[in-house]
Amino acid sequence: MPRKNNQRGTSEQVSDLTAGRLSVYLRSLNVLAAAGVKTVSSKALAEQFHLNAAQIRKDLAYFGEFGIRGVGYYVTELRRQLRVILGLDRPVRVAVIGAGNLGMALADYPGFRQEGFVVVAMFDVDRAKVGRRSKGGVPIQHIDDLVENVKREGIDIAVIAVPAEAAQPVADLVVSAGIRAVLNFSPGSPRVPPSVKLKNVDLTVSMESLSFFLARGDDGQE
Amino acid sequence: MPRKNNQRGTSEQVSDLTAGRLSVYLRSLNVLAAAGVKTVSSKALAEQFHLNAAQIRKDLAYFGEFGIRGVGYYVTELRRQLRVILGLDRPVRVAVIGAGNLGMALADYPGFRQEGFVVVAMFDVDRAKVGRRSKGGVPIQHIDDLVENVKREGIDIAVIAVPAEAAQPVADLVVSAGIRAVLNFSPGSPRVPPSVKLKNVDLTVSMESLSFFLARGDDGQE
DNA sequence: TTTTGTGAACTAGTTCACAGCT
DNA sequence: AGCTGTGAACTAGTTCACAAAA
Repeated sequence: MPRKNNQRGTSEQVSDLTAGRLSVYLRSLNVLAAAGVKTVSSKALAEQFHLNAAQIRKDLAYFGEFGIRGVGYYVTELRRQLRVILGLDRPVRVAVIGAGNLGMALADYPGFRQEGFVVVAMFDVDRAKVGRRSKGGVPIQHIDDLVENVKREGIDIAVIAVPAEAAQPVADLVVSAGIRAVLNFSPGSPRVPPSVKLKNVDLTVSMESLSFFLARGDDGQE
Repeated sequence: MPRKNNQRGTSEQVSDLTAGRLSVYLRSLNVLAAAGVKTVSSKALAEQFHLNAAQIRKDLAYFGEFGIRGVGYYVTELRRQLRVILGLDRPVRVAVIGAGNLGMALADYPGFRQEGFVVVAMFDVDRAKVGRRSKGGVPIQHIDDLVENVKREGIDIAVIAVPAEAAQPVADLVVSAGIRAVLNFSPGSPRVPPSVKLKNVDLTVSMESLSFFLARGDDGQE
């Protein structure tokens, strides 16, 4: 069973798009596994979930040869493999920075808990909030205690949900605490060193894109 | 002042990426305008906000000739133009479907109000919630009243924040109400007709992408 | 001189199409 | 026969580099 090796000494660059699709494939496989499906071909997977068969095969082939020619992929086996590839074979520990409406909602978001993410703590500047908990029970700590907490709790990912002007200092703080992956909901993109993976979710940009397409009268479909 | 005309009879296809960047440019111009800056070159804009100068020019040139050679762009004038292009020269009316934690947070999200979006109403299946309001005062209505309300209130954009299994029926309902732009926060992508513009914000995919990069030990930077 | 607007060159990402394995 | 894994072809998106305008 040949496992693909990197040609360059440095680790192979996998695009963000591919990473996102792996997550989509895993979700699709969860559905199939729950339905008791044993094997699935890239074509069947593509048709059922509106993906492209060749792309599924290419994305997966990047990490090894998981399929069987003439058969397809074993659903539970591929699912297990994808969970390892995505780092979901152990709990991923998350902190949410900013205990406002959005931060609270994110801390309790059921979709996170589902695939093995654990929101360990929230942080805020407002001392009146410190000691309280989200509805779901996530405790709020003071941002001054972030660095210490991150180390003690072994936080993997920081979710930033603070006002725009606080985003850069918070990002700096989070980076200084040794966090290497950040999901940012504040508008704009804070600067982080290249060793830190940053993903921005910009709600204003999303809404304005929609408004743009309405204004144009263009056809939709992402 | 030549205004670029479309070469094909059908309206020119502008990519989603371009649409998103226009929104980013507008935000940058807002900052410059607030700072009292009168003119800005694509190079200066690019350097200050970490964009690419040629791309800014290309994106803008798509809609007309807004710049002056040797000078750059007039900040307030370009800002005004961008607001028109993005359809922000009149209020954009928004409904949020799903009055859970996330829906409530989105309804009150200050970033929306800022650039001219007005969240008019929320909708939920839970009759216990109907008649109540978000902290910010957005009233919750029953989902059965959605179609009628959308027409009466002139809703432009629907934001879907419902559990995964409800996403498709809600999308169908919203489409049947005549809405042409949807921002979907539910996992997976509901099917909508090609005349409807759909944007998905998939929090699970975002988190799993980050987890993937952590698991790989790759370098980050989006 | 400065900076736009834009064709040309380049880079990234997707889809096709088929050899080869089961 | 069926389906994977993958090079080749294609499509989309970005950046370069420069002629033309102010």
